Amino acid sequence: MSQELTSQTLAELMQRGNVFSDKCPSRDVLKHVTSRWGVLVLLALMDGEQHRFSALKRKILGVSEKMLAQTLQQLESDGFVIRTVFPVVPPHVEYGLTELGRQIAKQVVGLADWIENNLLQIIEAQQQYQSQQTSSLQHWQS
Amino acid sequence: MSQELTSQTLAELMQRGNVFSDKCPSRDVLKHVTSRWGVLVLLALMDGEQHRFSALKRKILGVSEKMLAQTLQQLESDGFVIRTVFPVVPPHVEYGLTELGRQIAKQVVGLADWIENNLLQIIEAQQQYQSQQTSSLQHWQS
DNA sequence: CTGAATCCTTGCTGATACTG
DNA sequence: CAGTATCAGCAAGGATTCAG
Repeated sequence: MSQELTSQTLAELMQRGNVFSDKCPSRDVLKHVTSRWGVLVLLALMDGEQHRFSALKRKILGVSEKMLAQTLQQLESDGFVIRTVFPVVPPHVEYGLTELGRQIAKQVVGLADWIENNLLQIIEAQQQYQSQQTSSLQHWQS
Repeated sequence: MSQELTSQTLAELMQRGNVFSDKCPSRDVLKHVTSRWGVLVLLALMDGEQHRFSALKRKILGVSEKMLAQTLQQLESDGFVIRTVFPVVPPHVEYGLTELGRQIAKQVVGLADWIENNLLQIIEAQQQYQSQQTSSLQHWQS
């Protein structure tokens, strides 16, 4: 019963402009992939290899086990990450990107790369903004 | 004194792999443009027109004045949004995208569009994930 | 009209401890 | 090894009020 959607429901979901509505499922997905750790997990998995939980924890500096598990679950539930369990003791679990995951990872990387490539201009703009703010503080000497 | 950066400082900032560090300025910018309202503001300004504060508030459903002002300030400080003040009464302020803003908006739109275009597959994956979760809850009937 | 300032609620986050 | 559960701290977010 979870294998079909009415075309009516889909039509509503696929509408453009829905992003301006908070109920749009796109916003949840966007939230997941652009979250603090979501971006880093996608980047860490971009090499196409399988990664163990502890390996990801070591690679992504500063992430707690809780947030790593949570982030991986979100990305898995969206179909971006595949989780493979080896029924051995001690437990062995590997994570990798699905085809869908590789595609969205490219988009995220594209955004991140653009920012890194244009960071100079951004920083200049930030400094101009700062100097303008301070220069407009001419309230001293009334 | 805010017009120059040493090439050494820049070299550090431009390093790839810095995204895995929390101190990377890129993460702040990424945070701004992918924030809950940042995406919507960029999308709302993508038409190239100038928009008044109240017009944006109407267009972006659910945003509070506080968050709209805050988001616009962040995007302006990053050099993505230009703020034009008309010294009249009552006050008249218009917002638009800079060239830098148009470029990053394209990246963000690319990400958002990809999600919308692939939403069907994502939703299917979510449903499969859900059904797998519930089917593994075979703890009843011990 | 366009915000700034304040208070208050919510949710995210991380450290700790515990399970299989 | 690979998580889950719980709790406490903090920052984001929202409603309201006030100012230019």
